[in-house]
Amino acid sequence: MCRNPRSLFEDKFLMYADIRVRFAPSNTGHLHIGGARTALFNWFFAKHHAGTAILRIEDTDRQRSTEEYYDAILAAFDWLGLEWDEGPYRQSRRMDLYKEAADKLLSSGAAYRCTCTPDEVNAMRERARAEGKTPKYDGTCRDRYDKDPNVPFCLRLRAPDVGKAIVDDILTGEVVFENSQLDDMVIVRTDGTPTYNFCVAIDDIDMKITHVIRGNDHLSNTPKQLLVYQALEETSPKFAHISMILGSDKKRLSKRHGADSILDYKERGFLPEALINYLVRLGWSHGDQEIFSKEEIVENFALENLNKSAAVFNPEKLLWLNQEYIKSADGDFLVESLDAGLRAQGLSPDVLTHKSREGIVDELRTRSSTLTEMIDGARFFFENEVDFDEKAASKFLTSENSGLMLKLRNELSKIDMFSSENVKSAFHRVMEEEAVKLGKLAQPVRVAITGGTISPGIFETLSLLGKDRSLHRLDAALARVNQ
RNA sequence: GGCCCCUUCGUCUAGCGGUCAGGACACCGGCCUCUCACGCCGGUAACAGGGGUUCGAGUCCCCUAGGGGUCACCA
Repeated sequence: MCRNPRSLFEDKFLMYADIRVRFAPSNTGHLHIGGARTALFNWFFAKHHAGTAILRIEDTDRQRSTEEYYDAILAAFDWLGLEWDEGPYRQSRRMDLYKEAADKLLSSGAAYRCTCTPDEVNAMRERARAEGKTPKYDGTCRDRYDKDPNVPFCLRLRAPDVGKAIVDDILTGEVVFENSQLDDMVIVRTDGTPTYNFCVAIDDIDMKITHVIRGNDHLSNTPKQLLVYQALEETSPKFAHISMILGSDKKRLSKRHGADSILDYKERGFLPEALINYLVRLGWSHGDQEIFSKEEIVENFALENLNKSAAVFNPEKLLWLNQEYIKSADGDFLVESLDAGLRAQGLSPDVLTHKSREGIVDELRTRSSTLTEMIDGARFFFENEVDFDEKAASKFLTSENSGLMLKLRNELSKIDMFSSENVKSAFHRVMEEEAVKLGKLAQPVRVAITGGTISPGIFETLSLLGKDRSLHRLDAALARVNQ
């Protein structure tokens, strides 16, 4: 098919003009990995097209919705650094809108009052199932005009018995559903509250949503919502049903697979930029590029590049990405994180200068895949007494090594400027005198200074710890040997 | 079970009829080295299966299998 460039341009212009998308979680739980990814896709799609990103909280389930989760969801977005252009809207505050729409549908005849009890409806479904038919409401109340107004009723939307409902999905293409499979869905419950599939459609119409980007699990809901659009004579938005995230067992991601809440990742020392990068790359790609700044994602994001198949959540790769971000993170940010982490553990960052702490995070950034790891790795600098790893201590803090250590201690004590260069020179003087290799000297010293066998380079470590604290620790270790 | 969606290395993916099927994580070697990391170099590893269409198929069509989703007066 040959089209001229102009019409192509107009097409595209029409499609992407005044883009409005929404992310619509319910506040019945924390913002989790899957939800966050959906939110991200919506947000980046909007930003890429200079459109509007809307946050809407679906809190029509009065039983399960809580204010705590509402706050937690906002806090999660706050941490991620995602700002919404509109909202948060709350469905619980928009009841008049749904009522109005329901009345309209009732008076147009698209909806009807149903006085069947839930038990009766269940019985219908059982019967249909037993007969091998699609379990659904049988339409008993569709044409019952002699209703007793005192009998409680709910509102149902009349679904066509024949024909097809076609969902035109940006990712999947046309998905065809037989109308005969569709139920006369309840749009207003007996207690007068509107239902999910109804509110969603009404809100999307009211908010002039142009693109609905949501999880694949909503694909089968879509024909139901389409019915609401039809009944109201509204045009439907475009849909993009994105793949889901699976756990390593290929099952739906859940609490079993580790931290589920976004805020948990904050607690575990992840950087929001890394999480965003990882989540967006899960199902989306741009050539071979792995690391994207937010700006780069905005620039390159396109729904067309989304993968249709489900993706398995891979914690190792997230860890790797997080370390990449830590490696290139701003030094002041890392020092602040370190300080906060130390204080949380009852340690005082101020025993070392800000400059020293800068040096410490620089040494640790290539050794930490999370901020938590970085803080753990820095602990020994700030503790007053070295916490010895017994195995390391008994191997290296021996009388055999004490002579070497004492010699080094004395060399170190002569240094004025306790720079890593000068510390290195001291080491070399001892090594030459005693004719030993660096490894022979460095490991005992490392254990004496850090309590264990793992740390940044020994010269840097000593220099960063400072002369007084270093000599003190060496003395303490020597005392321990001589015990 | 009905309906719907999906299927390239273990994992995330590139690929948009002609590629030695590329990259990344993980893994395994090597180099660097005071430990641990970082870094650098190299390696193992995939088109679910079967039919078509085509000169030619990972790419298009059909079937099978497997995985997932959904079938509420929950969202």
